[in-house]
Amino acid sequence: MARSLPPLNWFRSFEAAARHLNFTAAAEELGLTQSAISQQVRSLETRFGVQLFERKARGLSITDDGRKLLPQVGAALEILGAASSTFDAGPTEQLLTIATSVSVAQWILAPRIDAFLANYPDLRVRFLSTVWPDEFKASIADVEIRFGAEKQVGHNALRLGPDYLVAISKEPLDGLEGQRLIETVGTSMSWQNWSAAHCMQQTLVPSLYTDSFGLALELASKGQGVALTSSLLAAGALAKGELFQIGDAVLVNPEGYFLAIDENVKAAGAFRDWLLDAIAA
Amino acid sequence: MARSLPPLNWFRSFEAAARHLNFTAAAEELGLTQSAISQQVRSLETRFGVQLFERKARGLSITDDGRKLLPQVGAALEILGAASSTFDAGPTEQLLTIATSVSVAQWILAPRIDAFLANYPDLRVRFLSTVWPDEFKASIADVEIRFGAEKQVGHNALRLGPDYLVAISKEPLDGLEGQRLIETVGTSMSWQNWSAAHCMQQTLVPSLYTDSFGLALELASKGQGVALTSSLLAAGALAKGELFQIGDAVLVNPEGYFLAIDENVKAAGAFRDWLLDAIAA
DNA sequence: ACCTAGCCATTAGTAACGCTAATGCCTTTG
DNA sequence: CAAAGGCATTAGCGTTACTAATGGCTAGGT
Repeated sequence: MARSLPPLNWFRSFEAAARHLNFTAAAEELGLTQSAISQQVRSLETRFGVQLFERKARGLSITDDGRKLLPQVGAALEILGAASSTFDAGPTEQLLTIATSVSVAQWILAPRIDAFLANYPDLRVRFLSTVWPDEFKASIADVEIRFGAEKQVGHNALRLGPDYLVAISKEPLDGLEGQRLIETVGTSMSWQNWSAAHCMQQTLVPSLYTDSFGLALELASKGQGVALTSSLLAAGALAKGELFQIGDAVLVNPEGYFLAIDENVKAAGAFRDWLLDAIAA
Repeated sequence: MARSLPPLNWFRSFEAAARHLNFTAAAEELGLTQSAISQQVRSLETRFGVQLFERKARGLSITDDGRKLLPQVGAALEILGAASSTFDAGPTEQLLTIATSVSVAQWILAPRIDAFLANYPDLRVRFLSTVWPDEFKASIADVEIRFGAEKQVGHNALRLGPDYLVAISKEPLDGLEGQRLIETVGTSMSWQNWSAAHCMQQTLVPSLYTDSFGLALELASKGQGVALTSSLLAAGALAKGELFQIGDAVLVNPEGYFLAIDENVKAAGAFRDWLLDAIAA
């Protein structure tokens, strides 16, 4: 972001032209003239030093470079469009909406949600799954369980815990020889920290990288290797003897799962109380 | 996108100000004056009709509305920044990056990936998880497995199959009485379609809504009810007798999982061939 | 209590931008 | 061959986006 970005209107014109493969139609959609579209796309091409379209007598064809750029531009425009309508009011419905990390959904809620529902036979629940914190989903949810580091999370959020980093595999093991190592990217700790905590001299190199502790744990539970992952997620399966911890040391886990609720929704408060009890058990 | 978006520079100034909580520092970073930042943020606030910052003597604090907007703006700026540097030469690394629906990661890849890795002992794999199609992740991946309907997916993508909609539960059941029904929102079919296909007269009302077939299947596998979900995802667990299909009829599944690869990456081609074989077995 | 520093908001002015209308060129279609 | 479609380019002008200057308010230090 050190250099300035092209104007947003250039991206919009590019995206519309790519959809229509026709500057004139794109102009009509955007309420501009063909000339404006032509100039904006030309400016973008000049800025990037690539040809985004081939011009033909009856419209355009998109180049490989244009095709490469399009999804990213489309995604950014959609996000900014959604961001720009964030402040429009929306109706609420009698339904508990839980925006939750997929890891928590899979490893904590899926095995346990019946106990909560048994107390509320008429309640319906909608899950919105997230891989990383998703403010849009959070903004429409009654309950949010987000993954992140404490400093990135609002002050109203309660960390689910205790939660440490542990090495987990499907079978009890005496060590790591011959095992694939599974590590979650985007988190502060790695297998090097685990190695140091166990006074090992060797450099541990992962074979499999995931972007969630939950998927790392899933890979371990399917016997693909040893996952460095969250003890909170693994607790249920560890208790049932379905998974095993390798090594005795645990690492402090800087990133974890944080619960926040809309205090105006009674069911959300009930869900929070239930979940905290369930985890403590 | 019917209405015009604010200028990109407004968003940039907002984002920089939110990071620094100080217009003067944001101005310095962006190479503008404090006055320009102040005016741009003011313009954005006027456009949205909300206060994004509280002004204090020694800088800013961000409002709840500002906090709500920031991640989306940050994400879009990051995407456009990455898009703008797409045409700078970048190093590629010897690593297979797979952008995949979390449902496929959990139910298809996690149980099987070892068979692929056994053939490529030096290959490392990075998973990028998606709930819905994510063009940014797709653009940086060597392999993409996305969820959607055929008309929304590029013509290069191959549907993984066969894939039908089936009712799945943890135990064999003679019917649905007393069971919670689990349905995936955002898909074309519902329990009404299943009811009709089984010549049932009653209206089936789900208790649990999920936003992925994978989470629906997970809930079923944990005994939370009967999930209407993808036979492709369930196939492995059905074959092992870990899950059971309820009723004999299957529904056509308009939405499924589509595989696309970067043909320039040899490992991606190998992965595709392997996966198609693995699913057919 | 007083003074200074920090940092915001506002104003006036101007260079640059972003667009339009008009025109020209090329290809395709009937 | 003529007309239609659709692109590129140019000149012109209204608007925007920025700067420099100034003012107001609060916090911190003496």
